[in-house]
This record gives sequence, C-alpha cells and structure tokens, in this order.
Amino acid sequence: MPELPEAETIVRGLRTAVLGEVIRRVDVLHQDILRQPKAEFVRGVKGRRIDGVGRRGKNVLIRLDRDRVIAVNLGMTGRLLPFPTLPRGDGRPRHPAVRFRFESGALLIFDDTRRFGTVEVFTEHEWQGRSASMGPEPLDREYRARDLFEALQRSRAPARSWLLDQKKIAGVGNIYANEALYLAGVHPQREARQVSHRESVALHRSLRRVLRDAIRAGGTTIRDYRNAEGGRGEYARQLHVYGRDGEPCLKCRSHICRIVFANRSAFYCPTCQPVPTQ
DNA sequence: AGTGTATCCTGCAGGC
DNA sequence: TGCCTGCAGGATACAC
Repeated sequence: MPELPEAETIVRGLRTAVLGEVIRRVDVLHQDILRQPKAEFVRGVKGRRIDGVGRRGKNVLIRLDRDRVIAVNLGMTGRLLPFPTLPRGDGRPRHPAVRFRFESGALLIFDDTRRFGTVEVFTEHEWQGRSASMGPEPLDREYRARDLFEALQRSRAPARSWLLDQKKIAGVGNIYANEALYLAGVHPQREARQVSHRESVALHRSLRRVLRDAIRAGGTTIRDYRNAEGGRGEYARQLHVYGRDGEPCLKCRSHICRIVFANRSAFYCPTCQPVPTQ
C-alpha cells in the first residue's frame, strides 16, 4: 500500500499532531508487528519526547529525545492515526497493533489490518546503518539521471523488479514503478541493463514527476490507504496504467495489458512500451 | 551475488 | 445467501 508519496503525506499530517508529545505508555496489541522483544521496544520509547517526524523511503521516522528513532514501515495496510482522546465507537480503528499514549492524553495508533507492517526502535547510529543499506531517495536534488543509468547497468533484473528493490532505490512500490515505466516508455520486463541512457533520462524524469504529483495529490487510495487525518489520497484519478488493464491507453488507445511476474501485477501499454527483444 | 518464488495476514469482489 | 477463488499498495527467507 503506502509507497513514498503516501508515507510523505502521512509524515506531513503527523508532524503537527504529535510533535512535542511525551510518550507516557505503550500498548502492544499485536506483537508480530515488532521486530524486537516487546520489553526492549517499550524501554526504548517510554518517557521520551517526540522531537521530529520524517521519512526514509516508505518508512515513517518518529525521532525521540535522548537518541532514539521509531521506524514505522506501513506494509500494505498500515495507518498512523493520531487522536486527541481514546477513540470509542465507530471512529475507532479496527485493527490497532500499537498504541502510543501521551502525557497530554492524546494518542497515536498504528493500525494494520494485514499486519505486514513493522514498528521498531533504533538508536540514531543503528538507524543510520539501516538507512545506509537502502538506495538513494529519488526526490533528492543530488539524485541524477546518470546515477539511475549507472545503477541500472549493473543489474539483469527486470526494470520493474529493479525499481521495487529498496536497496536499489528507496520508496518506489508497485503503483509508481508501473506508472513511471509507462511514462518513460519502458516495458516492465525490460532487463535493467538493457535500458538505454536516453531511456534512463526519461525514467528518471517520469519517476520524479509521478512521485511529486502523487505527493501533491496526497497519495493514492485504492482501498486501504488513509493519511494521518483518516482521509483518502486523490492520485488514483491520475493513474495511467495501474489497475487499468483492458482499458484504452491514454496516449494511443491500445488496450492496457496486465501480466504477473515476481508475484505482482504489472500494467503496461503494449504499443507505448514495446516488449523486450528477447 | 543476484533473482524469482512462496509466504506472512485479513478483507473484499466476483463467479456460481 | 453462501461458498470458493483470486487479488491487494510490502518485505523477506529460501532455493537455485
């Protein structure tokens, strides 16, 4: 579910809601969400103040005082929802996994239907180590088309698999990988190292454009994604290929195709994104 | 070393 | 109505 634009939208909404809050107590309702023993997690966060909210790839980072950072990976259905008081009745999250309760009485709830998400506390140093194993941020000013081209050259993976690999590039998921490939005219199964320099420039441009436009639209809600206010993202209306199999290509009216590889659906236009030449 | 596949989990839509 | 199958925005342990 949430990719870079969704995580970014959540971060922006969360910042105002939780900055300065002090964590008084933590309820772990689903321990499988944690990537460390519950006691260790609780010890790492309890009593600390939230000093910042940021993002790395698809991860939401909640920075605490005294050298701790909570990294939240939202998985497919994860939500981070702040509440002024413990929610009751209809507005209550249906699959709360971790509840942070603040000194002020307010709360932050990590809710995750499928529980593919993770919540983990690190020291800043530990987090830097984790972050270093991830690829560059595609929206960074310093991230150039040449970087993308050179990295693509080193891989035989299909272009879409390459884009989904967080170690290669951070924050790109299935929706935006397919969208960017379409706009660049690159077939999702093209071998990464076969992507030309010219195509790399187009892909670099389309990736950044798609991610930026999606942030501007508040992300893409297909079904589950909600921002920190519980609202939907509006980028679904701007999708060119994702989820549009059988519908006409917006450029050439060919039927959009859907194929499955690496256990994920890929969408492309057979005319605008020519099939890889064996 | 680098890639593809199966798997974790719940819910929903569509076919019969 | 109910049962079944397939599908879903992610990440990763494993086999090759």
